[in-house]
Amino acid sequence: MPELPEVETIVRALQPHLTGSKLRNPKIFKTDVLRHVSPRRLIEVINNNTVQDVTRRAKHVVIRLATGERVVIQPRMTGNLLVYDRRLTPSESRYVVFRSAIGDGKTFVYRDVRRLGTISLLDATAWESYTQSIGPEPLADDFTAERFADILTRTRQAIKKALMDQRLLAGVGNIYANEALFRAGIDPSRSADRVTQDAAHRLYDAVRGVLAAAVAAGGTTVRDYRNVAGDPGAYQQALLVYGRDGAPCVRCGTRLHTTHSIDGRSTTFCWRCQGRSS
DNA sequence: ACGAGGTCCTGCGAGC
DNA sequence: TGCTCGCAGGACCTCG
Repeated sequence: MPELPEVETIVRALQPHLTGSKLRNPKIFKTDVLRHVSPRRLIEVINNNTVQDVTRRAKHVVIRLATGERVVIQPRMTGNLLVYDRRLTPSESRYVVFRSAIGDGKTFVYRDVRRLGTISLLDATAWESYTQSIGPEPLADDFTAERFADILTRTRQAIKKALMDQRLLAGVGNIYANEALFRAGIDPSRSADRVTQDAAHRLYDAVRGVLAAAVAAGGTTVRDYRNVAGDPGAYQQALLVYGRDGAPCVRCGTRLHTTHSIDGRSTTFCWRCQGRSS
């Protein structure tokens, strides 16, 4: 899926197309992505409703409607949110999950090959309780190093797993967890609660730094991620460890190593730069 | 409380 | 060429 920078890129691009526009003739083609809402009810609420605003929370795209409900889309691995100003070709129409006209001849599309992504419809109360169950936004102005360090003390999980735990911290997935841990020089398997204050501070800077840089680059495209216009991001060129298994560490030249021992996800790191002293 | 592993899906590339 | 297998930006669940 897109992680925070990719969803942020999507949301920024969606805003001018969707904000204030009326959703007409919405259609759902795959119903297994819906959560807590029936196809009929979703269509009923969306149809002829106006988009009040589009925001990001963690890795979710949040489309707030004039009537107060929020359509919350979580693209996960292969979900794409796209806006077309023409008819879709047959190959573009493949894997389309949801589609709606948004005025000026434009079409808003949610396309998802693997359909691990989800669409839910939440009223104000349900949204409030959901957003409170997710950790803080790492790029928020009021997210301090002290708060980050405090989060790490709450779990004995491997630091990499903790970074990706959405209940603890919002928006970080596998790519940026790998990158941040390398930047900070921390062993990904180290217990979160045993990361030193010094290392926690470095990791705080690294997480914010890598996320901000990736947002500025329009996200990372390894394979499936596309922005609203259908174009890939640019941050993949700047990745220091993710996808570089066997290549030399940019810092010390040691061959990078990949393991799947942490939460079954690929973890690429430098034995030498991310040693036990962290 | 934690870690390990399966599940939801489909496509792709590697290896035989 | 054609197959089988493992893997993929995620998250939720059960089991031990």
